[in-house]
Formats: sequence, structure tokens, C-alpha cells
Amino acid sequence: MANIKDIAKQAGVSISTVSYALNGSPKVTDETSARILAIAKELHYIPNAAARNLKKQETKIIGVFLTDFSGSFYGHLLQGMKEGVNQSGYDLVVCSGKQSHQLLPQRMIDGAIVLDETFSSEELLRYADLGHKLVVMDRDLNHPNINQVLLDNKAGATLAVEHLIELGHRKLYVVTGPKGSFDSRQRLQAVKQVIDRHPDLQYIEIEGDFNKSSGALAGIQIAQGYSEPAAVFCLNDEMAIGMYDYLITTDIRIGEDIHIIGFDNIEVTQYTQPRLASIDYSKQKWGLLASEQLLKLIAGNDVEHEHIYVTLVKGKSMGAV
Amino acid sequence: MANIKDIAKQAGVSISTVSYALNGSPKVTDETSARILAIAKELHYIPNAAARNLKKQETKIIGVFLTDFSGSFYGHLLQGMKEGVNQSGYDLVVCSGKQSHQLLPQRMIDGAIVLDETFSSEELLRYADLGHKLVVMDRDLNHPNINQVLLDNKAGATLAVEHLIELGHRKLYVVTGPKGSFDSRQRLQAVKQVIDRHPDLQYIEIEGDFNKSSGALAGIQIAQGYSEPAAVFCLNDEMAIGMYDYLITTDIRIGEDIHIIGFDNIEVTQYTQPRLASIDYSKQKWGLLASEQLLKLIAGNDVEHEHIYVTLVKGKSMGAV
DNA sequence: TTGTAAGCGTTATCAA
DNA sequence: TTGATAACGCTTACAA
Repeated sequence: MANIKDIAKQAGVSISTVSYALNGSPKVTDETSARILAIAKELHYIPNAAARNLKKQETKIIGVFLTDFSGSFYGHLLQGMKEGVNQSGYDLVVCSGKQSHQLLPQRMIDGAIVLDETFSSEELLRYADLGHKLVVMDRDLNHPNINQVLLDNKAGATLAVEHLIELGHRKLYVVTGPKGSFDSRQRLQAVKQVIDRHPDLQYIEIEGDFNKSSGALAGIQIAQGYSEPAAVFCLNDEMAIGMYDYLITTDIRIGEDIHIIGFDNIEVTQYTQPRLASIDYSKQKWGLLASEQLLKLIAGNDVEHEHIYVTLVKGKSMGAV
Repeated sequence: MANIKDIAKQAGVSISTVSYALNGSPKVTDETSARILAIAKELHYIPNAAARNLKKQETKIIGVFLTDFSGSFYGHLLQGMKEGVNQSGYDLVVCSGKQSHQLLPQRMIDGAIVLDETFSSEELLRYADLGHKLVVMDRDLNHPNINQVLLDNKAGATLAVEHLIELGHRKLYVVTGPKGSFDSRQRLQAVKQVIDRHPDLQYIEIEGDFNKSSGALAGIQIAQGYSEPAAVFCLNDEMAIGMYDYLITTDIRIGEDIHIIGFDNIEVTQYTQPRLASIDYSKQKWGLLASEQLLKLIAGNDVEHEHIYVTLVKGKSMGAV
């Protein structure tokens, strides 16, 4: 492993000259610079990150923290983030699990994007207090070193419920996410605001956990109590798909007997029969925006919290009553 | 940001005593050690990774390189790897894209697990020559610093073809993966070995790219030329699902007219109607083994290349002729 | 049991 | 234009 000392020896110059040449400083002659660069290449010189990080107090690496690695959902999101950070010469690494949390305070990364329930808000605030820069995508947290980039959950849930009311539905099931989920809580809150304005609406809440299986479970419950057409708002698509999988094995027809709408507009919804109505937003844009906000924070700029806007995607799964 | 110097000053001891205490060395008195630890906690001391990495010449971080972040396929794989490295006190970070390749030679990570076509084999060999430790999961590469953990593609493809021959099929379509894919090449090679032993078999090859859409395209081609029942071996499940999506829109019945078998046994195959026959293997185990091999390599142990064994999963999509 | 000091590979200040 | 040198924060051999 060649270092600048080796290069300096070979070139017959001092290490500082080598450093300048390597970093393209105009202070060194083109001639010597060329000679040094040639030797560097010849020795397969690669700068040592630890040494540089120690000196410069930055790593040019951004960490993304996810609850787990599963879920095709993350693909576009991470793609968006990668674009954002790469453009500014940063690298992106994806982390998961408690153990990896230390990467931030140990200064292995220059900042973090958090979409990970295993971080407590207290922990995040502690890091922020220590001067670390953060973007959160899954909670409401206010601190000068933390920026929020959140989905407009309330708008989405409102769109969904108003859509089914417009279609004439008067009986509504809502399948919730896990209690700890910020997105679930926000969506549910918006649902309740809408139904408060519609006293004629019959409203039944079923507890879910954002996973397929809980959607299927909710489907069983709904099928058992089936007496008349009803609308179901699954607070994410995953659960809606789980419900599909179950209902398909019954006599109940989706979009005629039971009407379903989801949230997230994940890729498989394109393949569902009938097409699942959902709430759409650009996952890539969400990721891109989060990364941009973090870079601004790191650069020391003031940044306002941001929202990602959502739209209604109609589908045959949610028909008129 | 407190450092050991600050602690030393507070405690009225030297920095080496602090370092020893922090690292639990028995050389320092329990009393002073306790005092130092207390002060460290009070000052919210967190060791600086760059400094430690520089000194110890290791980061205790393993990098996984993936072609892209999409594909729910990776979930279990990464979960397995994480388990493996965490157990030994390492952290796992997931990287993608050319830019992140530098993390290895810059010594930001202690080793890499590669499942990423954007790495050329020459590049990997260069790193191996420089002393970096690697595990490859997507190619055949021999070097003392590189270990292979590969799927037993040949066994899988052989199982698949023999299964359909046993069921009486005499007309076989094979939808291949992209030309550059090692897995595709190996699977195809095994297919050809089997059909060489079965001269009565009618064999048609269709080029695919491992994506859903190419499976659908192959489905169109097969449907157009449909005259008699035939078997199709899609070299991965993704393409098989794409073919399903198309064939469902036609009169052709899967498992009766066109018989399909895939490879990978991805999660959605459980939900397909009729169930897709496939070749199964534990993704988690694959990841776990890869990480274990890498850690052995880093520890300086000799390691043999490893294989992940596969099994046939029967399904109604592949019936008797 | 504790302290001194060298060294890890860079960058950057100051002097030459 | 180039060189000597301190500094980044930590570990560890050696001295006290």
C-alpha cells in the first residue's frame, strides 16, 4: 500500500509537494506535478480514507437508516437519494439495525437520513444536540440540526376517503398500520376528520400492522360479517394486496361487493385484478428531496421542512355503490 | 466533541491511562478506571472512528455491493449477511453504483461482498492483488484473497429439466437471462447437458433479461406459435411471473397448455395461481455463508469455495403432459 | 499502576 | 515553487 511518503521518496520531493500535486493545487509546477502524478499512478496510490477523514473531519459519506432491508418499496427511494448525494460528491451507504447507529456519532458518516423506527426520537435529538445533521422521514421532530421530509399523509387519506364517499359508499372499514407508525397515525387522524363531517357514515376500524398477512386477516373479518357492499381503506397497499389474496379465494368480488383502496401505489398494484385504487407519490422524489435537504443542512444552510405531495389513483377495485 | 485528551484533563491522568481504561485494560486500577469512565459518560465521549481506523488499520465494517437497490429479492440475503457480520462485531453497509467502489481501496471497509455486475472481474482482481478481501456471489474468480459463494445453478437447472421430462414433456422452451449473467450462463449450460442426453426433446431457446417484461415477451412468442402442450423453463421466477401476467390474458391455461417452471422461488410464487414450480434455496443462508467466508478470509484463514444447494419445488404450473 | 512518546497517513500553515 | 512541521484522535510499546 503506497502512501504519499513513498511517492515523495520516488519523486525526490517532500510529502507536502506530493499532497499539493495530488490535490491539483496550482502552487506546484506543471512539470513536477505531472511527474508526481505519474509515479502515483505507477505505485497504484490510493489515498487512505481514515487519514483524510481524521484531518478533514468529514467523510463525504451519507448514511441511510432503514428498519429492515426487505420491501421492494425502498428501491426507488434509495435510487433518488443516491442521485442526490452523488451529484455533490458524496457516497450513500444503507444501514440497518441498532449496531449501525453508532456510525453517526463516531463520525463515520457526515449525516443521516432516517426512516427507521428502531431509532428513538430521544436518540436522534441527542445526536442533533451533538451537532450531527439529520433528515427524518418517519416522524415529526424539531431541532435546528434536523430537517423533516414527510409525506402529506393527511392529504392522501383525505383524498381516499372523500373519493369513496363520492362514489356513494356509506359503510367504511379502515385497516390501520402498527400503533408506532407515524404514517399510520397521521392517515388515521385525517380519516377521522373526514368522517366527523359525515355523520351518516358507518365506520369500523380494524387493527393491522402494514404487512400483507394483517390485510388478509382483516379480509377474513370483513368477509365473515359481510351483509352489504362496503368500502375498505387499507392504510397501505401491502395490506390491500393481502386482502386481495384472501378475498380471491371467496365468492366476494372486489370492486363490486367489497371496494378497496390502498396507500403508496406500490408497483404490484399495476398487476392486481381489478386494479387497486391507491394514493400515489414519487418515491424517487421523496428520496431525492431528503438527500438534498441533508446536504443543505451539512453545508450550514437554513432549511424549511418539506412535504411530498400525493395524488389519487383511481382503480376498478373501488367502484360506485 | 469530547476526546480522550479532554477526559484526561478532567481526570487528572494521562491520555494513555484514559485509553486503557476505555478499552477495559486490566492494567489500570478499578478506582481510576471507574472515575475515567464516569467522566467519559458525563462528557458524552464517543471515540472518533477515523482516528481509531487510522491507528488500527481496520474499520470493522463490511460492504455489500449490489447492482441496484430494487428487488425484494435482496431482503433475506442481506438479513443473512447482517447476522453473520454482527455476530463478530462488524457492521454491514450496503452500497450501489460505481462511485462507491472506491470505499474498498480507500480502506473505508475491511472487505466486500460482491453481487454486482458493474464490478469488472479485472477490477476485483486488482483489489485482491492489493490485499483486499472479497467474496463474490456472481462470478467464478480465483485468487487467494477472493472466496466464491455460488448457487448450485447446474444442479438446479438439471432438476428443473429432469422434472419436466419425467412429467412427459417433449417440447421445451428455455427463456434465458442476460448474456452477461453468470447464473444464466451456468443454468443454460446445465440445460444443454440434459437435453444432449435426450435427443427426442424439442428445444427452443428464447432470449430474456431476467426482468418481468422479457418473460411477458417470451409468453407472446410462445402463445403465437402454440400448437401443442409445451414446457417452459424460465431461468428465473421474475420472468416466469411476467409470462403469467401475459398468459392470463389469453385462452392458454398455465399448467395444462403451457407448463412453466422458474428459478429462485421468490416470495410471490406462493401467491401465483396455479403455484409456480421453481428451484428453491435459502437466500438467508446464502448471505450468511458469504459473510462468514469473508470474515474467515479477513481473519487470515484459508477457505474453500462454497456452494448453496438447491431443491425442486413442485407446483401446479408444471403438470404432466 | 501510570506516564511518555512514537506513529498511523493525510492536510495545511508557515518559512525558506 | 517547494519543504519542514504541527496537527487530527487514537493505540500501544516502553519507561518510570
